[in-house]
Amino acid sequence: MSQVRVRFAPSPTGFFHIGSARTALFNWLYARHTGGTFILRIEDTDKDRNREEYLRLIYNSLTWLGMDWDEGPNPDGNGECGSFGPYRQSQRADIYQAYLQKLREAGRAYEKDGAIWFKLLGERFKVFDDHRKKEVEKVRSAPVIIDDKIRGKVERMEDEDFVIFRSDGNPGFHFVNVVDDITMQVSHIIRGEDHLSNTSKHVRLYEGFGVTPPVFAHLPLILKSPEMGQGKMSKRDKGALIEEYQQRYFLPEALITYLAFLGWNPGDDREKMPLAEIVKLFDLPGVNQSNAKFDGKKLAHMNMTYLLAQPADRFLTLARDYFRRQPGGTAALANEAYFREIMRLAQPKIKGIEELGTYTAYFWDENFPIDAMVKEKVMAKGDPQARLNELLAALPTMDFSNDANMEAGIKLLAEKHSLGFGDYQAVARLAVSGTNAGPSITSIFRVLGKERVTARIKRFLAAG
RNA sequence: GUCCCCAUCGUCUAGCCCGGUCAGGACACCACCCUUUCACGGUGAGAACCGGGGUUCGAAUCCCCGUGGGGACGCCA
Repeated sequence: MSQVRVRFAPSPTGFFHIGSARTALFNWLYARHTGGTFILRIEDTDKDRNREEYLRLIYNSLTWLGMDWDEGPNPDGNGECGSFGPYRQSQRADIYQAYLQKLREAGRAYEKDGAIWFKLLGERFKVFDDHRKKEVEKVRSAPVIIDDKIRGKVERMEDEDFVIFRSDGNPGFHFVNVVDDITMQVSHIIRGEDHLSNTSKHVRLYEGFGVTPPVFAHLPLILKSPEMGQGKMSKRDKGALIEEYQQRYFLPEALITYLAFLGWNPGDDREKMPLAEIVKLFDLPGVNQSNAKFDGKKLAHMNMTYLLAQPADRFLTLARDYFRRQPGGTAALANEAYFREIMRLAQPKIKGIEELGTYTAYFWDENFPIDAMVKEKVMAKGDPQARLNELLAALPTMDFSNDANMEAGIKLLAEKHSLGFGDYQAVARLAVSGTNAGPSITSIFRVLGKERVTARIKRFLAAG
């Protein structure tokens, strides 16, 4: 059995976003790669900002993305599993008290302004802090040397005493983080680079407890794309929320792959591979050191390639789920055989499940809209009315039973009038679907059936 | 401002550790091909080693300094 124990420790104070998901993923990948344990710990010490719905969102998002945890609260929120709990910091008060006691006994804790502070060892000096606009006391000592698995050696020799218990009686982040990592026997701390400057404080705390710190690995951050502006990605940025992708019916494996390859690669040209392969190849030294800008277009492309590759059955399952939740979507699901037929036509064409509604609307609705721009374009060329009338006249004798016969029928008509297939295609498409994008016209005809095609063309002609 | 991290096409990146290749791939963009529309796909084009010093026969690769970007600087996590 492996010794590797990693944790993902979100706080339920806001929506679950892409940066958190990536941190979770890299921890999960490392656990699975090493055969170690992946722990989910809830850092809910900030009572004012914690919300139960955000907690559920964490469980849901991780589950949706396929990241299962070995220890932590159960995904349904009832109970927990693992023998190092509780896994919610709000339930670990007695543990924190015990560890506070250790610090007190070691003379490393003191009170000030109603809070309890951790006392650093070393030479104290005062300096004016331009950021806080006040004089602060710093402590200089032998440098903390962090041997970061991603960044190499990182040194720091100055820090300030910091709060470990707030004046409201609740323990602070640095303290609980370290105490939990000690008591849960976390072996590797894999987290965002925004925590790198906290790490020296954490190491001091480990030293204060007389415990050897775990291995650190600080991940590069996900930054805004150039269009979004500067800085690291925040929940407010477009495309930042995991929930959004779920709602837009992205394939979780596409998102996972995109995220995995943002900051990591197997060292060759591959940009996509099965998750099992990523698990096999993933390792900390392979993670990049530089921040990466988020590219929604590349993610969308990834999603499309996965969608294209789905077996028909899976696509059908996803599509059904999509229509079930669409307003008026039940109409699409009324006839199973018809639905399957249309999904088969749509799968190779669309870029995402979310396009399904508009892409197939005219199949379920006789009152489909006519795209004015397309109409203007199509009606300007040749004599489209004449083509439709010729089609109308030939329709009764055409064979709608399969694509080949359907196509042959239209071609025959075109030949008769010394015209091409294309002369009928565009206008027929406009008349029966109202647009210029879609499956082949022969498939549309066949699936719609003779009656509806006839009726739609007549109606289109009548409407002018 | 102080401390810390980082630096290859617009973007994600390979190459860097162990100096020697036309600096390779992908997304996006453009052109062409395929074609029954729209997509997919195919081919091609444009597009990068941040700057300056050093070390070396030779530097994207090693070292230093600039510059740029990012992060941290809360009784938030």
